[in-house]
Amino acid sequence: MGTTKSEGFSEEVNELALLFKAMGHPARIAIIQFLRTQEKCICTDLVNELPLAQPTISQHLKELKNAGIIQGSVSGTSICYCLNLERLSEIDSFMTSLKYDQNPTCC
Amino acid sequence: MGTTKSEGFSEEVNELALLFKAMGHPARIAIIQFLRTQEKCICTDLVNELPLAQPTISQHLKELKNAGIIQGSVSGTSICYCLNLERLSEIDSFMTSLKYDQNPTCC
DNA sequence: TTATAATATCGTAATATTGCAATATAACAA
DNA sequence: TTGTTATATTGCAATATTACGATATTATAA
Repeated sequence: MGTTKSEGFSEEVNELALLFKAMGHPARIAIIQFLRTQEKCICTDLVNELPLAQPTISQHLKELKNAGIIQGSVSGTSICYCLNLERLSEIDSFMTSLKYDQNPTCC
Repeated sequence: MGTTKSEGFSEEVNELALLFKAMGHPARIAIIQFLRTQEKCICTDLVNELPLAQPTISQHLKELKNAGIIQGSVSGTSICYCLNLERLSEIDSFMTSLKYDQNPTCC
């Protein structure tokens, strides 16, 4: 195996899992944090900022983009990335749903 | 490689990444959802609820426990699991921090 | 004690992820 | 055109994850 089983889970569950998974790496968390604090979101900066080689960072950016967490638009030779807060808010919704009801008094 | 590089990232970033990573699997999202809706958090139910074999579920429960997302206490032959909302709230804090400032107007 | 029920652990095969050097591509500058 | 700069892609090697059958373990029931 090694493959994640997705049949038998709801679409919603699978989507959420992909979203969380995409954030489950230090480089990707760092990229997200960086994109928040930067005025501009030009991105060679990341290569100087993170302890990883350029191809590795490019790979992580791609994963974040695939997950819909960031968006990039070409701007000359460089690419301008920024957060997709709408997509990120799906995490908020899920987290909120966990507190909806009273949690059982066990443990 | 295959190993995630954690040196060079802050403790906070590494911690967050582990937390998100622990949630990045459909079975684990489903477990979390299930624990919220159940009155009791007895857990053979999960074996009937999820499309996975018992050892696999046990493995996922272990990962959630290691990440501090759930807690389990022995109750006879069975084990009572429940969510650790305090730990989960660290995700909320991070998500909130992303909206702190105005995001750059690019893309 | 012996069985049963609930959960955990071991071992292993299949697959995925991570990181990077080398190389490609694409846009601009000289 | 030739460089140069910014980013992406390819092709690995190393390691991690996932899933599960088989087998422990542990607590209660008969």
